Amino acid sequence: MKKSNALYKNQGVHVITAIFTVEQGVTKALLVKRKNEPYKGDWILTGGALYNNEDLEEGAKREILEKSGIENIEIEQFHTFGKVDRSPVMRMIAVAYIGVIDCNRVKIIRETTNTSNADWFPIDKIPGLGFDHEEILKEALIYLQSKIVSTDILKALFPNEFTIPEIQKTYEAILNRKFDRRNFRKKLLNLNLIEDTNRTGKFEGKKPAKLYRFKKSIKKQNVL
Amino acid sequence: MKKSNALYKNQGVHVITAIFTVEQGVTKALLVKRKNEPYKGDWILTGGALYNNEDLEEGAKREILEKSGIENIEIEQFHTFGKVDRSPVMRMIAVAYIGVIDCNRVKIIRETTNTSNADWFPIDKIPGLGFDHEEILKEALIYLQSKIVSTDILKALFPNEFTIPEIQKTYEAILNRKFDRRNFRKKLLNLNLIEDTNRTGKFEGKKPAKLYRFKKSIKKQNVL
DNA sequence: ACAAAAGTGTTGACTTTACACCCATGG
DNA sequence: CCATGGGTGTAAAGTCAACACTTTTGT
Repeated sequence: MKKSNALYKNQGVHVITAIFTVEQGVTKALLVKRKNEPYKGDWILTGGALYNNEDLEEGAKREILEKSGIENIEIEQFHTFGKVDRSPVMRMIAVAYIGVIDCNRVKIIRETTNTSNADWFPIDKIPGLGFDHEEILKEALIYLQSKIVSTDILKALFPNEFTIPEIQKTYEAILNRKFDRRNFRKKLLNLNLIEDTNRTGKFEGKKPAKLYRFKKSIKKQNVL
Repeated sequence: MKKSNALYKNQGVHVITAIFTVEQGVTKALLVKRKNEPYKGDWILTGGALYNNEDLEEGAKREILEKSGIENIEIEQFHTFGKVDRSPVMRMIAVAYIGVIDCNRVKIIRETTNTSNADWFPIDKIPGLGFDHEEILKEALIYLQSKIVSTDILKALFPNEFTIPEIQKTYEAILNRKFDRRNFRKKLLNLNLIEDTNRTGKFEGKKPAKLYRFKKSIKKQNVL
């Protein structure tokens, strides 16, 4: 491959992460406000240009830290976006990740070198976003929805013990669907993601609720 | 973003496709042999560097055509690989796709400008591959396995009518698992991917078998 | 008529869904 | 002592796995 060939010159890689949280039954995404052109003043997802000396996931985490101050977040790659004109500056490919974090356990840095603000937005109240980040966020949510039923990605929201009525609110918020209290319990337990702790705690009700936790290891099952 | 910053300079994008076929109950992948350094003489998946004036999928299809002569193939992106040292030449990100095609319906071009050979390899007899293509191929197969139960990706192998015993062989080859003839029929019909044509044809048996076809549109179902 | 492969049916064990009912606690 | 949410139970419908049986054809 010839580095000088104009067909290949000046390509770059964005690493972008859609970070979700759920608070009081509302699913929210983290957005930051751009300080510079292009899209100056627009809200976008956390992300930026990949460095040559870092792997993709590493770069995505560095960008999260730089733009929001969030550390120690687990992320998962879900799609790569690469329309020719997705960035007006030069040809940029965007490798996109999702992450979940408890917004009450982290302190967001509002202003950084490149951003003038940062905040959590309910996913049904997302403003117009810069670049192709609206499309990325939309796909990210679909991916998140598929992951909460087969992985322990919600462990970020419930790192320790939780009650089933409590986590049901989170499932309902993310899937945008209500479940029968009694059947949800059976469904969730059947997914084999969580286990009983033989302890009880309290959520909303008066009666103490059983406490569960995410299992250490989750075995996946056959597709057919 | 400063184009001159050494942290970003000389990045590029590969578009790589793992192309699968199934022949006589054997799942095979298409490999091409490299003519030039690096990895000269090694087998790799079809792919190459993305051009600045083409979208990702477009580039992947162009590379397939250039390296194998295959046209009109449907492909689907499944993961992006980006380890710092995955290419010895310069920093390259690889956006990877899968595709399925009937090897009997296409004529593979054996030699091109950049390749000295091309062939179908049974997936349990893959030689050592150049770059990180072994990892890519392994993940591609897992993705393919998940797709054949929820999409019409096998339509490429059965564009028209087919019998259930016939397609069962294909499922068994890809999933590397045997199914009870009678239960497989029910499972497959329950996936709502195919429909009866009210016509019959012949496969291996003496008795004529019912012919099915993939449905025009496939509706996806709730995750929980 | 018989072998071979295709198609249909049955049974028992689970799941799922839509509910009714009981339980523990705070006020 | 009762309202409130939490936990358990049940019956009908549906699915799933392991089978036996019948059908259609070529020889």
